[in-house]
Amino acid sequence: MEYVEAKEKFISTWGSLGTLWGINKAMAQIQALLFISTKPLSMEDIMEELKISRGNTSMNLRQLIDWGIVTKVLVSGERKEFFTTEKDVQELARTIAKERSRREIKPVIKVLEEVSSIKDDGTEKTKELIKQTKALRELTDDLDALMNKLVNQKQNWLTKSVIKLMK
Amino acid sequence: MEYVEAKEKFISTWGSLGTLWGINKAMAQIQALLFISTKPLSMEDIMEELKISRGNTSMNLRQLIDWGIVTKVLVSGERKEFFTTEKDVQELARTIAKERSRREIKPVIKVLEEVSSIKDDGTEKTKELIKQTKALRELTDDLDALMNKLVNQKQNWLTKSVIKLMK
DNA sequence: ATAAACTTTCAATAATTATTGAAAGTTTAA
DNA sequence: TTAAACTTTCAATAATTATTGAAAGTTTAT
Repeated sequence: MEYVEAKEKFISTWGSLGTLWGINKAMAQIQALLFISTKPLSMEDIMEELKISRGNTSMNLRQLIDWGIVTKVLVSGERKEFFTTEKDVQELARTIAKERSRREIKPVIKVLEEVSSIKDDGTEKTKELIKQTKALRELTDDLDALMNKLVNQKQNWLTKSVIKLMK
Repeated sequence: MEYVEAKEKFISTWGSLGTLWGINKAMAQIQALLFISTKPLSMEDIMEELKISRGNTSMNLRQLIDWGIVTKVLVSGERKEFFTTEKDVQELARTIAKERSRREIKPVIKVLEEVSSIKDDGTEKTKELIKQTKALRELTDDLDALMNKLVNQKQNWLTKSVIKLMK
């Protein structure tokens, strides 16, 4: 496999994987492109490489910046903006995990709390609703805590965690 | 909040959360409905409660069965099929984690392996592609291993894991 | 103040994904 | 074997989501 084929394969796989971490295809592809680029890219560069429109590029870049995954960089002598992504995979994973917790998991926990704390009217179905949503809330809470725990340990958090859990 | 409102809120929240664990809305809603039901439900019951068509119900139930989350149950004296879902949240989480690993994470690891093992032609961009996809492969591998580790400990895996990681 | 260089916005459109419903298929009972 | 009871399939359609492109907006240089 040659460079160009490998690059395209990586970008498209990472793009379709976007859903796994909750973002759209173009967003994931832009991030992938920046991730393997040796230098910051302009909007023009990105449009050309991925064959997507200016509007699409602009919107998705802004979202990536909003997620804290991409940053603008100033290239001296150049008027247009250039962009780069976090290059350290562990830092990247940390950022994504935190954002997903904030955007998706926390709101769900809130709903589960509301639902699980309705008045028990003594009927079987109400008891079941309360019991099951409470269990789900506890699980979600624990998973979220675990994820944040993992992700907040700086340096080699993954390796360390794996070792701890092996014992 | 009354029972009916709470139930609807739970089903719709869980439904829209479907994307987080990679399944569609109807599938997630059917699972949610079964999860808080005190007894197995028939296709008719599900169609009526969720106001979805027979075809949709049939297809999504099959998918849930395929995921190993829902099972058919025989109700004596009844000709039609009834369905129930895994009621234990920890077991449910275990099943989902395993399926996602198998369906999504493993195939991505494979692609990352292929891409990261292309021939190093000495150019900077090739070196960067290899380096970054290798790092991503290691991270993905580790996360997958960690997840499987967590999920394979029977009884109270989550609590135990949280405790271990706190140390 | 003007204009060139660049970015953002957003209504229109395209692409994708989910849903319907009716016909075909299957199982069971008599 | 027939027919009723039930489930599955799948082409058509609806709903949702992503993308375009051109007009409007912004910034910078002169």
